Amino acid sequence: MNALLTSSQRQLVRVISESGPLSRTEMANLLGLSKAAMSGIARDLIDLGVLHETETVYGQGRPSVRLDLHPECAFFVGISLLEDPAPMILCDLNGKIIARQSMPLSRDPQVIAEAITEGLPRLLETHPSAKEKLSGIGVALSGFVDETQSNCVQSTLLNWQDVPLAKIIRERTGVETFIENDAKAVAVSEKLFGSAREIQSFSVVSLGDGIGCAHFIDGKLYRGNHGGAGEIAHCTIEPGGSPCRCGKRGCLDTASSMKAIKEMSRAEGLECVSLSDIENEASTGNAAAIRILHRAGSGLGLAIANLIQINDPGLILITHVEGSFDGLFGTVVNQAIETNVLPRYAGQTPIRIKRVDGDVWARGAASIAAHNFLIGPNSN
Amino acid sequence: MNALLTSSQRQLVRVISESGPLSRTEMANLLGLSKAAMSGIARDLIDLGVLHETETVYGQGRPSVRLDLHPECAFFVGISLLEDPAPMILCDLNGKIIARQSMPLSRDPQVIAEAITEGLPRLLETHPSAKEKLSGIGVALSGFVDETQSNCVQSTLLNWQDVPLAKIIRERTGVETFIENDAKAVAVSEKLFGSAREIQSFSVVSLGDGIGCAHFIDGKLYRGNHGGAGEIAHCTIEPGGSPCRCGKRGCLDTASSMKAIKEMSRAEGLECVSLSDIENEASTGNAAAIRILHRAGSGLGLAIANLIQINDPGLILITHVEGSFDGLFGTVVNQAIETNVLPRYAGQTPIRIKRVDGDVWARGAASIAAHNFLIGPNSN
DNA sequence: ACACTAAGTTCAGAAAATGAACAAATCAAC
DNA sequence: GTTGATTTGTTCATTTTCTGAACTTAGTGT
Repeated sequence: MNALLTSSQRQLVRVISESGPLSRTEMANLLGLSKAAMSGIARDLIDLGVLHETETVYGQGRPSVRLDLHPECAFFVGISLLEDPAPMILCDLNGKIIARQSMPLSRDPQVIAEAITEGLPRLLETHPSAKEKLSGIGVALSGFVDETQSNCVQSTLLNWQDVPLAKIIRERTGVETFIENDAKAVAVSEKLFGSAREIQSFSVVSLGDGIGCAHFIDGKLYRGNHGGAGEIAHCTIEPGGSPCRCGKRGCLDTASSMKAIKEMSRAEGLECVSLSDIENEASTGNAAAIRILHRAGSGLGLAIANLIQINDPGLILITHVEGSFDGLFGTVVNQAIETNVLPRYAGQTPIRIKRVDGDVWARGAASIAAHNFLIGPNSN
Repeated sequence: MNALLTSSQRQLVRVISESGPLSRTEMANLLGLSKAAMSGIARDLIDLGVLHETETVYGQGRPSVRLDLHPECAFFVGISLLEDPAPMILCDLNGKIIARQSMPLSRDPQVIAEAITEGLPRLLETHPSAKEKLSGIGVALSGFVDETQSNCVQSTLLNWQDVPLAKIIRERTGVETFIENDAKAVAVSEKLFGSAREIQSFSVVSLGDGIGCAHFIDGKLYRGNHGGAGEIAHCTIEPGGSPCRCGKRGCLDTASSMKAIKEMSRAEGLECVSLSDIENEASTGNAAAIRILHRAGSGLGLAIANLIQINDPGLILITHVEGSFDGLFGTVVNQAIETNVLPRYAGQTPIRIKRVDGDVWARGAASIAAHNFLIGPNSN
């Protein structure tokens, strides 16, 4: 079905997905087409069930009718291979999660494909038209993925090397499948479903056990030459600092990831199991807790400041699963950003904090499928 | 003339400018067009004098004829406002410099426009058809330029704030004019004329009195949200280090720019006027010289390593005007890059060093004009 | 009720691309 | 040398896609 869309139709779909509902005339102007051409394209897409008319906007002259993507014109499945059991969700074109379940995690691609195939029917029966309108499966994993979003070039976590996971799943399930790095998937979901829809260039920093990062540049996910763009976790932030499992020293990961923060607290003898615990300790004046949060916060802030200096993004979106950014940690991060960007820049780059739930990765995965459906692999 | 090219014609011109001479069939495949369509487009461009046939390649079957851009189908003027007197060059579509002269530098845009208007005729009379085929003027300056490449948003060096320089020059001379930040202009000239032609994503680090940097991402110059992408000079590289004229501390600029290196040597009582002098001192065992080069080199290396981690470019091109990269400085830079990138990355990102002459900035400026001629502002 | 305004449609015609047949230029081989 | 295989590049009728201009539609303002 996707392949049936013409180049102009896809462009239109893309514009609406970025800007939200638009009138035909607005769309014509945005795409640089005539009203006549627009009329036909819109009619075809409405007939196909991709678009539908929404509100009518009254002004001077004939009122305009806004067109929007029909949320239920396509459904996507997203699977996160970052947790065990692996979450598996079904969502629509708006990123709304319709059903949720899980499957056992495995390191064997065949077993994964099998588990997905088994789980699919149960997921799809939650919505009457999901089965026939299932348009893709997306898989998020920790590791490097090639530019076709089909092969996992390398994953330490899964112990993979050149695994054509997407192809295996595609063949087993018969559904179009794409895989992507976890942080990049989150960035895509923020662009497609989230708070960065209308922003052309932005970076997402996802803070969890590890630290992930991905860039959208000029409206496109930038994957980097080896798929490694955004590997901010292994930027040297404390020259000569503690050794990192990657083999070098002073990586951001050793100072600012949740895992590092917890390890540092344990080493200091603090009985903390979450960021909130440490924040609490710090607020009561515990010197070790304060020191740890300071170190972690200023490290992350410096890394983000470097990112801003290097790429001048239109937005930094920090997503975090645990704790909050209202405490010492968040304050230090913000301070460190401010003191390390060119003073004239300071405050010029919006920093948005977003607490995300356990569905981030699965939703991110689904967004990869949705992105390929909406915009396609070759972004002409 | 530029505006007369259709979208397909421009795409074709772009592909040839990236890949060099190609046969019609190859071009058809690259653009995803039929041979029939290609035939017509090529004929039109040959008639327009933009393309011409070059070598014939023999294989099996009918030999193919390669088409290339006609170097003398368009001429460009490039002016660098980074030096006094300001160099002014005339070059063709290959970036070959045909004539060279200079004009007095001024901070008054009107005076600059006047000086250009005065200088133009002399520059153009050096080539019979330059005058009629002059297709644009490019100006390189130190500062921030808006996305239309028309207004200088801010320049400390020239003490400007929102100066519509391109418009002023355009109106005075009647020639299409674009301005650009110095480092970004160099990146464009490397993409268009230089050693990064076929590379889609790369970064140029230009080492001179200051340190500039610019990124090409997916075949396009990435300017950043405020035109500030690549402001690597003010990345914090030595947290809590020496104060920088920008207002913060420990900027790369304070440790690794030629200006900083020279200042440090002066402070250490070394009688050095150039990088080579300091390298010489270092090679005879002078501890201060060695210390300075180490500091500068490891700073630059760390910054580049961060850039690699963040953006994973396909190439880092370091351009330098002075000295050489064969000595201690270059060695330290390379070492610092290696030790600060993810070990699995090490050596994966090609680092190319290029010594450039005094024409870099003016040639870069001309390339901005050429880029707008070839690819156009709206890169559809 | 009347003009006025702007959205969206229709339709003939222009522009751009395609597919299939064909002409052209070479190599390979007998 | 002539013949066949092979691949480039052209031609042309046809299809697809877009445009411009006229027109219809659905409101607002007076």
